[in-house]
Amino acid sequence: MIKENLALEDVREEFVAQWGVMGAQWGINRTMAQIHALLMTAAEAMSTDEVMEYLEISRGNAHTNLKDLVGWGLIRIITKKGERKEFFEAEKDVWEMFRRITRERKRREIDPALETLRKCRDATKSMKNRDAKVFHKQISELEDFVSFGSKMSDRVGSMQHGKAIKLAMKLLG
Amino acid sequence: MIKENLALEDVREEFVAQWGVMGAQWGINRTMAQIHALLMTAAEAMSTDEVMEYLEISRGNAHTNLKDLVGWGLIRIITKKGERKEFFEAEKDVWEMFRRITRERKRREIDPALETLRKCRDATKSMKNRDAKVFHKQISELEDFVSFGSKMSDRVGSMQHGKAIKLAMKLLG
DNA sequence: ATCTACTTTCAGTATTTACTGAAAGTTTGT
DNA sequence: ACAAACTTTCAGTAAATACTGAAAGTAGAT
Repeated sequence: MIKENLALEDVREEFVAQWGVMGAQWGINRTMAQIHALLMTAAEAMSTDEVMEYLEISRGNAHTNLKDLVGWGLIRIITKKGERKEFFEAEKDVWEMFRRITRERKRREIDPALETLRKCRDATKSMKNRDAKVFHKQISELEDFVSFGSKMSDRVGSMQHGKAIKLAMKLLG
Repeated sequence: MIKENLALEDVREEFVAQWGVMGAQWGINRTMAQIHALLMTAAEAMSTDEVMEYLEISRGNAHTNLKDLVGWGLIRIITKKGERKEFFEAEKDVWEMFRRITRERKRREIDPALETLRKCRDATKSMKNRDAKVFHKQISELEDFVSFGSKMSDRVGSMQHGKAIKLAMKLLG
């Protein structure tokens, strides 16, 4: 049994490390992605100290990233009776995870981008020269596309897992 | 007319800058995103020197990022007769842009991630203790979800623009 | 009111990532 | 063969980002 636990910890370490690399490629900081990976695959909620120890990071770092993950809705704080400290547990349902990430990215990144596009479109609406026409057309097409995609993601994100799967099956079938 | 060109350049500068910020949030380097924004909204293909001048960046930087964008399939090199140097022009069709970004991200990031998940799932397949069971279950669900999403994106990405719109309309309607 | 067990903040530092500019390489024309 | 016009590479440097650790803040228990 001890042998098996060691083996598990090796695999898990690999997973946590790789999830960190992937997070970095997607504009999420590595530590945050690693903490997420760790909690996602943990059988029990973990304390700040346990996270610090596992990843060999400082208290400040652990704290900041844990709180950021809470801000993304990917983990939540729980308290245990008799214990004063906070424990953290991850949302484990992958569909729910996906919805939360999508919702936050929309709010933080897509909506502001749309706002920029809208402003640029407006500002060039009535310009008559060729450069302006080209610019305006491209911006308009971008805005339409992004806004369309954004609506789609709202729609899909508000589906129940089951419905989404059905829809997807139709697509794949 | 000169007044209007100045006004356009202001708007465009704003757009290029914002696109850069957004790129950074999505794990793309800022300069690369800015060059992309610039070429996307340019009426004519631009040379390395023109890009350097517009963004006030070095030759090395311009060169590297232009070539990376070519690698992503988001811009292409064109040559003009009588001119020795290379010019760059962006893919302007937003649907095609989307497909290329999706395809590359899949190849570069999703596929390797899937490989990691598969390894982790395999390695813990027959472990019997609780921690390993929890780990294995979570990894399996992640793998299924990501692999599913990956297949979906292949499917959508291989549609013609028109078909995709129709499908989307059904979703939104 | 004080102590203890925590959480939070942040100035300073380390690490990573991006950029510069100049030298080396390549291609085309004479 | 040489020169001119361009592209590519890369060692060194700058800038951005992430992290540490210690000090300050907070809240429950006595």
